[in-house]
Formats: sequence, structure tokens, C-alpha cells
Amino acid sequence: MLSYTEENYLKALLKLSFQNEERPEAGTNEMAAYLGVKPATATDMLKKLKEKNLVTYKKYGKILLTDIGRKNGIAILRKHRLWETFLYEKLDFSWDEVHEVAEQLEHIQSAKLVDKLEEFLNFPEFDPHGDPIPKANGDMPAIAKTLLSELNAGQNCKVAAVKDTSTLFLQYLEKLKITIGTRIKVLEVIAFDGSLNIQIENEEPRSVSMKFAESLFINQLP
Amino acid sequence: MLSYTEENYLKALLKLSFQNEERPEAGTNEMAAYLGVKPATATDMLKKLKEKNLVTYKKYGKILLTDIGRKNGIAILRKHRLWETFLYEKLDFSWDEVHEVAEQLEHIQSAKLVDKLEEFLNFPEFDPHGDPIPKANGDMPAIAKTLLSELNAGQNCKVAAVKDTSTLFLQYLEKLKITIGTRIKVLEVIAFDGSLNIQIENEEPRSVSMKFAESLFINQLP
DNA sequence: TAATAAAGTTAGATTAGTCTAACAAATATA
DNA sequence: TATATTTGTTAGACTAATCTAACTTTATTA
Ligand SMILES: [Mn+2]
Ligand SMILES: [Mn+2]
Ligand SMILES: [Mn+2]
Ligand SMILES: [Mn+2]
Repeated sequence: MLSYTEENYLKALLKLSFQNEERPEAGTNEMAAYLGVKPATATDMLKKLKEKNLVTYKKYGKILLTDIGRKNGIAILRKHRLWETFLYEKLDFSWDEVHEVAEQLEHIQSAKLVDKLEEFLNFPEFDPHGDPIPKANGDMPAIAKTLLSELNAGQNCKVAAVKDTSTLFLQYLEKLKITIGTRIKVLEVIAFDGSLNIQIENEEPRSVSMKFAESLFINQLP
Repeated sequence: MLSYTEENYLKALLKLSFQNEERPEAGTNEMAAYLGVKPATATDMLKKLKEKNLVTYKKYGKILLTDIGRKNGIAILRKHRLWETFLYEKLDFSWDEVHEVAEQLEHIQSAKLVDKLEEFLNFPEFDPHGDPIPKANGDMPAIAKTLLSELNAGQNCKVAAVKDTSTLFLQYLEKLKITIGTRIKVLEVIAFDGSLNIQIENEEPRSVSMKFAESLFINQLP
């Protein structure tokens, strides 16, 4: 049985491993920063996780999830994203409110609960932020990797997921009437500062910053 | 902010106070037994709860919730029973499975979540065991207090709530096709051992023990 | 009422998770 | 390569929640 805290460390390591998939290891400081604890604390926990065979790591070396560690991390992520979907779909939470509560709900221990919840939600593939929801067996749809900022003038796309999940960004998206699935056409790329002129669905054209365009994952349309 | 553990103590004290309403105080050992900890542990926690103005108590004296303590205890109980209802109504849990998971869910911190959940469930008055669900303001429907064992031959009633919520009893009730709201007619009271002959809805008459009859709260019918 | 039993408290220890401050190793840089 | 910087570890302390064992107070009963 894993503690609440151990679960958070495993999920953090998993998320960090997604951040650059070619080198899925993490460092102690990186991990500590991600979790909002001091490096000394992370080192201690690492020893415990290693003892339990959830990570491989040696002193001053990089941290890597074992298969068991990864499996557990994915289970937490699955719960997190299913709960976010529940809050969003069934309880009318907005997409900037779901994360905080799901951080708590993801630790509820009950295999039956997770699977029944998934069924109740009709086996959703993606959470409200467009992130893929792992299946009970650990399978997970591929993650969209193309950013809006990578498109050229004239190209069309659909919003796949948000890279930045901060409240500020999510609320800005709402204001712009952008949500997962929204169609966007790139009208012009401004070389000077990387900003874009875009058309959101059939709205009036408007300009967005490079920072904005680098925070949205999209799927290209023909 | 209350810790997970403090919340459990407050809910325990509240439940104990329901157990005899004329004298709503509890003792240290009673409380420890209820929570499955040692008396020494309960004493320590009591000091902390007193420090936080959640209980009144002095050394070797009885424990009583303050208004704040009571308010907090009721909030936990509200969450517990709403979650039980959710699990039962929406996720097809059986009534002997809901309690364990609700014990965890009741500690999720989010005012919005509780209220939205209540709305989603259509403002239920009672949980799957027939226990009243406190409203957001702390109001609570009256608790049924009459036991099946208090009826005489010829009287009719409806099952209001279960007094015993053990898996063994709940599963036995299922087998007998008894649930909250089921109509029962007392056909005969056996003076020898307090057992009853009863008719459940329109089923064949059958006999139940005194222990059984003392575990069901009912509302009398004319 | 005096002895016994029950109820409740205290002291001291343990475990999980965290911190600060000092130190050590690895990496980058001049 | 020598030094400086970054990264990571250790030692020692703290808090919350728990325990056991010994002790004290209150209640029961002979
Ligand atoms: Mn989230
Ligand atoms: Mn999400
Ligand atoms: Mn319950
Ligand atoms: Mn209940």
C-alpha cells in the first residue's frame, strides 16, 4: 500500500518523464521543485521509493521509475483525469477548477470506484484539458505533440490539449471561446515576435502572442 | 483547517452524541474504542481539539462538542452521506459497500464539490441506509427512533433506516428483499424469545429474531 | 468506608514527512 | 586544469499521530 505522499512522488516522476520522453529520468532538485518540497526531503523519499522497488537510482545519479513505479504512477494519473472529467462533465466545474479537487480525489483507494466511475462517464478518452486518460490496463492514447506555434500561415487545426494549465491561461481561453476541439486557422505569422493572427471557428480574426501559441497542443487538419 | 484525523474525531463525537441524546457527552475510552485507537491517543487528541475550541472537556471529565465542533462534525457527516448516496445511486455500489469508500471521500476539501454533488443527486434527504443527510446550513431531518421490535402483532410499518450497518446484516436484508421503504406487517410476537413473525410486502410470512427486530428503525403506518 | 475495578492521564518511544544548515560530488567555466 | 557553480546528500531537529507501560483519579461494591 502506498501513502498519499508516495503516490504524489510517483505521479510527479511520471509527469516529468513525459516532459522529455527521450530521457525520462529526473533529478532530485527537479523533482523537489515540481512537488514544492526541499531537495533534502526528496532525497529521503527517494531512498524509501528505492527500498520499495518503485524507482531505480543511486547516489548523485538520475531517478527512473521501475515498471512497478510506473504502473502505480499511471494508476494515479488515471484517477486524476477521470475525476477531472467527472467534475467537469457532471458537476459543472470549469476547467480551471477541476485540478485542485482532483489532486485530492486521485488518492481515494477503491478499484471498484475507478472502474465504475469510468463506466459512468462513458469511457472518456481525454480529460477536460485534452490530456489522455489511461485505461485500466495502463494503455493510453497518444499525446498530441504539435504546438500551435509550429504552424505556418494558411494551416488549419483543432485544439487537442492545453500545455499550460494555469488558471490565467484557461480563463483567457474561455474568454476567447477556445476549448478542446475548437477549430483554428492560422492567417499570418509575424516574424518579428512570433505572434500569430488566427481565426477561431468563425469569429473575427485576432492576434495572439507567441507565448500563447506555445501553450496549445493542436492536431493539424488537411 | 482540520486534519483528516481531527475530522474523524469530530464525526465520532457527533455520532456518539446521537447515541443518547439526553446525555450527549462521551468518555475517553468510549471515543477511543469507537475510533479504533488506544485511550492514550484519544487523550492527546482531546487536548488538541480543546485547544482549537472544538470540544469542552477537563481532565477526567466528559467530552462535549462546542458549537464549532458540532458544526464541523455535521459538515463531515453531510459529505459522508452524500457520497454514500452518490455511490449507491450513480455507481451501482451495494449498500454494504458504500461506507468504506465514503470514509475516504468525506475528507475531500471543496465547498463547491459538496454543494454541486447534492444538486447532482437532486437534494436527497436520506442516505442508502436511511440516515438523514444534513443540509448545507446544518439542518437535518429527524431520525426515526422506533425499532421494529417495539411493534405489536397486527401493526404495519415501513423500514426507515438500519441501526446495524454491518455487511452481514445488510446482506441478510438484501436476501430478505428488505430495503429502505419496504412495508412490513407484524403478524405475531413470540413472548418466549422476542422473535417475530412478519410479512414483508406481499411475500410469504417468515420469522425473524429479536436481534434482527432491534436492528431496524421503522415508521409506523396506520 | 475501605478495597477493588474501571476510566483516564502521563511519560517516553516510534514512524512519516518535512525543514535548515552544513557538507560532498559532479559539472561548468575561466 | 583549477576554480566556481550547481546539484545532491547528511545530520539533526520538528510536528502529527500513534503506541506501551506505568500511574492517578473516579466509580463500584463488598
Ligand atoms: Mn489536473
Ligand atoms: Mn487535466
Ligand atoms: Mn457510512
Ligand atoms: Mn450511511
